[in-house]
Amino acid sequence: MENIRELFQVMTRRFGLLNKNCCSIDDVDISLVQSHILYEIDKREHPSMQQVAEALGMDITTFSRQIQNLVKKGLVKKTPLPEDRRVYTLSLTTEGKFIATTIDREINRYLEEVFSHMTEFEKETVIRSIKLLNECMAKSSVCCKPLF
Amino acid sequence: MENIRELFQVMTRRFGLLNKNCCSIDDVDISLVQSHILYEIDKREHPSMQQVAEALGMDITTFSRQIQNLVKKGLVKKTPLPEDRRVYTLSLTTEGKFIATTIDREINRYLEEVFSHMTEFEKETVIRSIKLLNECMAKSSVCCKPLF
DNA sequence: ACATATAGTTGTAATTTGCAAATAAAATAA
DNA sequence: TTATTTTATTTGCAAATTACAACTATATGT
Repeated sequence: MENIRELFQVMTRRFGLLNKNCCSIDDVDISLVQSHILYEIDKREHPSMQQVAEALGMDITTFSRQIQNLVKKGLVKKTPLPEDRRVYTLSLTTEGKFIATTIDREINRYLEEVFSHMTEFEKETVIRSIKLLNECMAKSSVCCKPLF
Repeated sequence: MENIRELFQVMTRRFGLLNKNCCSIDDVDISLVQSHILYEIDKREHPSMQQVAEALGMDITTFSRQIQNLVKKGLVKKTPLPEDRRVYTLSLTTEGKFIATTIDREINRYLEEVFSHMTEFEKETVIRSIKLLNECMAKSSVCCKPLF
């Protein structure tokens, strides 16, 4: 039996690199964390700071500062919630949405390239496998709580 | 069809977190990058600085300093290569080997926990899928060159 | 011997990180 | 209603991480 961790280590590192490489759009520089933040805000509808920070397993203070950067860059908008003015609601600006979409397209294009080396059946199998894996990781009690 | 990037994003993030959580052994604190470095040195036999830095897609200067830290912690040994004295050969000390092994066991234990939510057949399928995926990523021309 | 290339290190300055403490707005208790 | 506690977010600060440019030291080619 092959070393299972090895497989994960390699895959994870590769995808991390991929993400990193795909993060300079136009003349806007986006760090890896920032791209994760954009992705997460884009996916949810008007999440709070806490929610996103927790989803990413980030310290809230670090997150706060990253959001400040993204706001300064004009990619994220922070709107105070009327019902509870302690809470800020996050959303992407038009520019932010554009960046997020571009990154997404970039990564998906790469993934398609990778899948092009497989048969349609293999591709389906791999995708179903990862889906299953995610579900089982979510079930797990040991670790990785902060996600979903 | 589900969003493929989403699947990868979640999985990668989870595994990254897992790695991060598993990095405090005894009273030695190991950062995520450092654990990757230990892993890579352990896997290869007496690699050079360049080789490991490249495998991890790290800037060589950053890597150099990380190695200095690991040497200071007594986890890594740097041996000049007799044939070419510009080159340093990296290896783990006994302590370093112990730490690397402990992290490895920790992560494998978690992975086993995750797989315990699957049938044996599903497990086999998932592992084969990830293996295939890695192979196809390696074939790809677009991105992720620095690895293997 | 001289120029050039390679492996690794340091100077330095910017960025990122997270703990502790502060602010500010609910929610709850009295 | 006021006082107390809890919750969401922000700052102070000091340490760790990063990467570019410049440097040292060794090896290779002419």
